[in-house]
Amino acid sequence: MTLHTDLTRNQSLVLGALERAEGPISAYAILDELRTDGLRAPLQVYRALDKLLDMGLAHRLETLNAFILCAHPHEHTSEIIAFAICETCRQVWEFSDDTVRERLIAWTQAQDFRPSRTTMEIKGQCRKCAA
Amino acid sequence: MTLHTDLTRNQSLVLGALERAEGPISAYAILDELRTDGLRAPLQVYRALDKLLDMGLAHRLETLNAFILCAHPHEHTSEIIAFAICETCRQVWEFSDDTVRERLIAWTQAQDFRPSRTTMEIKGQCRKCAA
DNA sequence: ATATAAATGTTATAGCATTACATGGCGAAC
DNA sequence: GTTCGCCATGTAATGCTATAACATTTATAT
Ligand SMILES: [Zn+2]
Ligand SMILES: [Zn+2]
Ligand SMILES: [Zn+2]
Ligand SMILES: [Zn+2]
Repeated sequence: MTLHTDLTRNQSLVLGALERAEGPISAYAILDELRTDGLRAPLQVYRALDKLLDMGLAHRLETLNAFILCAHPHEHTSEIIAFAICETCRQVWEFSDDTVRERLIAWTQAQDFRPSRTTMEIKGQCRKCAA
Repeated sequence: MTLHTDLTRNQSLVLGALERAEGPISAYAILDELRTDGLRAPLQVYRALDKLLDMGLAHRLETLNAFILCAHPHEHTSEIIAFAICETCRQVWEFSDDTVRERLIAWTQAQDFRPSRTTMEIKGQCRKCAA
């Protein structure tokens, strides 16, 4: 895990945009946020995002084509993370479950499948929006 | 679940392309396959795919932006399906695990979250490609 | 200082998905 | 049998997401 202060200028800018977003945000939306800071091309955002993902500071939500600040200060590179995504208010909950992790690892080991990255995303409605 | 014979012409064409693919295939690749059959626009493919997904005959792989024929003849609209995707040979294994399903449902119920659709995709290397 | 790796800037392009609108087919209601 | 409503289709245009390719600059190590 890399410290906040290790970030380059572009990485800090993108991280700041993720923090302000308080929810999932697309790379292009991040770019629009940061045009006033001098960013001009999508690649500048995508490159910064790649590093932030590597550092575990942000996550990519595959079903939204969007990115979100990691909800946990701790490291979880070896964890299997799940996201619950409210389709109404777009709020996201990040969690992990050891039993789920064990079962998925059991399946992969039985098949001699070597996992590199796992995506788990539950779309639905949160308590507030379902009421 | 809808029967094979209920399919419209475009839906049958797209299903045929999925069957011939024997693996994940993008909507645009399907379109290219079906140009000789008269299809011309992406929307024709996407509309057919939407129906096939609804019927449970095909699945969308979010991490690949691709689609694949359902591996199981039975219905599993209420199941939570997982996919193991080999990043080398692109082969895909479709499976489900009751314990995983229970744990995810337990989490959502505890949060009063009402799930509508769950995505689980494990990227990695299959037995053959990891050897 | 020099070599090496990492990050950046810029343009262009590739790939994926939907909006909008017009048309056609087919069964139910009348 | 005609009218209506529904579903599928056809077509063009557009929007959104992501990467390739290449040149340049900046940081790091020896
Ligand atoms: Zn996290
Ligand atoms: Zn909500
Ligand atoms: Zn299936
Ligand atoms: Zn393989």
